[in-house]
Amino acid sequence: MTEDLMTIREMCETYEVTPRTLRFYEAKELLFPIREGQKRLFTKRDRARLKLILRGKRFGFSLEEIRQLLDLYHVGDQQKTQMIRTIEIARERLSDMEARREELTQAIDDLKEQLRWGEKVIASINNEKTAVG
Amino acid sequence: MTEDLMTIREMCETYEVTPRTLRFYEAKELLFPIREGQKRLFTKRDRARLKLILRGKRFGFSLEEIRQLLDLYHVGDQQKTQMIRTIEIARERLSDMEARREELTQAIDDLKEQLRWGEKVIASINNEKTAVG
DNA sequence: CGTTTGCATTACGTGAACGTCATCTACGTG
DNA sequence: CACGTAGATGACGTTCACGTAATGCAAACG
Repeated sequence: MTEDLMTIREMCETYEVTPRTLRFYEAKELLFPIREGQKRLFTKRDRARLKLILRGKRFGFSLEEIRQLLDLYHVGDQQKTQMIRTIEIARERLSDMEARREELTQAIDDLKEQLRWGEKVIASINNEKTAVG
Repeated sequence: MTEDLMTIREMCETYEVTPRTLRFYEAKELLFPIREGQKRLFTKRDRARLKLILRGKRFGFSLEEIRQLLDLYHVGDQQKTQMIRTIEIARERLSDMEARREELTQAIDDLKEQLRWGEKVIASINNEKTAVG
């Protein structure tokens, strides 16, 4: 079962990131590739984490925030009290994200209205042709 | 109708930003406060724009992206072709945002599932008490 | 009338998130 | 065995989004 390991280059092509980025994420303890000699080999777990990192970034989370979120996904080996704390954090994050989605929905509705208005204006320009000119 | 003008300090308190931030946004042409002598006075329009800026930031848009979005909201005086182009951009943005909301929904569902799993683990720990110890 | 208060400008500093460049090593290949 | 290729390791550079003085001006206040 060593076939689910990927080199840094394969990772880069698959996820459209640079080697620098992957090394940077490792330095920041977001990824934990194993080493074969000097070379990094990225596991399935690293790939799952990277996907979440990239997703988090698209939502404007900082890498530090993302790191905390990531910890929610490998919680299995923690102590109970630690886990309870982790779950509390997860609940907060969940609230954040739901609030965020609300806001995003609002923004989308606003933009849609703007669009309808813009289209109306264009339509009227088309109809009046050289009205003002 | 000069009462809808706000000083920089009033703006800062209302929107919880620093003076530096507001001047920075002006320098980047995101806001256009009028001048009374040297002093900035922020209009209703500036406040509307600032709200959108802060919202955009919460979604991880760069200030430059936000500036483009903002242009969609004061489109009234543009030429027709400009407007059509602007509306095209708006449509793209709208698609972006809807895709983003989809993704956010997915992330929320994932996190909810994680939470349920975590709670289950804790419950089982509670039941088994000193099972492993 | 001196001083505080509020705002201005100018300019250098900073943390995050990488980019880039130089140098080094290990490995396969003709 | 020379050589290209892939990856590693510093270390310095860069962009974005402001923070943080330092300095100046102008109205307001005791």
